[in-house]
Amino acid sequence: MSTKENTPENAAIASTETVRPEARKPRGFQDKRAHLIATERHLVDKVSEVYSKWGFEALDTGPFEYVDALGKFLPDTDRPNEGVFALEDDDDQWMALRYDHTAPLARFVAENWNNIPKPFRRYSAGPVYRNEKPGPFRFREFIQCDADAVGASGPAADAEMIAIASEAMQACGAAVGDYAIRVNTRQLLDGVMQAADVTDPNKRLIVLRALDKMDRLGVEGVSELLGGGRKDESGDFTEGAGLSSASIDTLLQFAQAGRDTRSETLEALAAIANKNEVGTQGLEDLAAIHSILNGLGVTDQMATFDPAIVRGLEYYTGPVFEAELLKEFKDEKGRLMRFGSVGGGGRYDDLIARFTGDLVPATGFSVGISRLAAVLAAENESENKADGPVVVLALQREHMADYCSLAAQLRAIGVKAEVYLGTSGMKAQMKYANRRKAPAVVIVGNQERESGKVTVKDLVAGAKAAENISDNAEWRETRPGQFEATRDDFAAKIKAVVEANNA
RNA sequence: GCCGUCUUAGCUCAGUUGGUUAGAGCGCCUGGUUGUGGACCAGGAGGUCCCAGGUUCGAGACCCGGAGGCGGUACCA
Repeated sequence: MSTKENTPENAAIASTETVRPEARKPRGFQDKRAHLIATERHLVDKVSEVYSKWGFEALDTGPFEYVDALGKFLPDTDRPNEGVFALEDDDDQWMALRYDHTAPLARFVAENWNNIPKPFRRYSAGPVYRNEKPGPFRFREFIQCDADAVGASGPAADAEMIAIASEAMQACGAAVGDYAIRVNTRQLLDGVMQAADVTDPNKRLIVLRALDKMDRLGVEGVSELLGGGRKDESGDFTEGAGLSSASIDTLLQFAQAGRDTRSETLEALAAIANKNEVGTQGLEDLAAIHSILNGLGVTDQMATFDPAIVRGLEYYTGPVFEAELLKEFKDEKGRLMRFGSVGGGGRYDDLIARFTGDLVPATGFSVGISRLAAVLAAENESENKADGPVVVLALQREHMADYCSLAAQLRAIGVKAEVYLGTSGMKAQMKYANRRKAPAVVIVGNQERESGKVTVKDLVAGAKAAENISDNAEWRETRPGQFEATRDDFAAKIKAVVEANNA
């Protein structure tokens, strides 16, 4: 309604000077409609099924944790929300929305140490929250499906997680070859940095961050970041690590040692990474993981070794892995878009120690459902499936009881159905049914009431039959897709139509 | 956070050196058809030109500040 019109009502509204809020969605959050919700649920179910099959039990903790339990984010100012959404409880304690499922798990395990079986294998699926800059398919609330094994040391536990990651990707609909699980270990990275004489902790961070960008920036960009620094295409400059060219060579050679098969990569790494104890340890771990993956039937197409994988810096302590979707998608404007990582994980052996002081080995993997779902849903949106409810037209309002009973008969045999509850005429009701993606409408007006029959219109068949009709008179007379039924068999006939559509 | 860029109808966008009443396509609503979703035809509704200040006789356009979107980059447990 325009408030510019000078009607008495509008004058009254204007005179109260109501401040109306702007209807707008908080940025980084999604309004999810039926199609997206269904896609997300489907993916969560599929991944959970995989985790459950491998012997992980379900666990749901609440969305909030006290900030000290979440990790390094402490409330030292009025707004301790660097990266997280935090608030102060009425007992003056700061709490924050979880940013992943691992920190709450660590808290749960530490809190219930005496009452849970060790190793503790659990999975969690639910929303997590990050207070950071959103991007396309990058949200501030998103669903993660996470599986972790706490109290499980040794390469077998890591290899299992990798196998599970691969299975989870397939459960999400990615065929072998459409995704890749890339594996590395912290020990190899530590070893090569030692070999390249990078000892300064600050420089080690810069080096790890630089290596992590191998896929995006390529050898040249990473080389700049290891050396003097890099200027990006917007003109912004990123400080480099300032390493010698010999050190840079060592690191680049290492980062490019990834091959198509795991055994080839192991060979390539053997010559580079055995310069010191920690590197040798990393090599042995990878070799052990390799042989267990073989035993699990995880092929080179499913999981490879990639020395350029880094992941969370002050978090992982051993093997790390990342799940990437290789398939390319087109966005709504037809632009080709790839989005890399849809999941990741690794070994974190000192997360629980924060609470208990005891080192507890743990390894886990997590899939980001929301990005996958948003893309899959966008991809399938064009599919015009008539998956809405059957609509019973309300042509004579004095017969609402009858219309409600017709709809009830449909629901009784498992067909989604509703009575039109608006106030518009038949034409508008037909449009409504069309928009609801109704497979059929039930028409009972004067004519049907006299004959005692029910008219059913199959909207899918009708639309198909109408494709070749351009003359409106013919369109109206033909009544494409319509048929008569009795009050006893109309429900069964509609059910048959719905089932034929879904087949 | 930093750099760049953009913001006009529900959507996609035009809008001349700064000059009358700001336009198009699509979508939406109504009618042609008081019992029919499509197509066609006719008509209609819909605007804080992102916000705020300034220059000017006059600003959608120019200047300053801000917000938001997009892209890059940094950070990312």
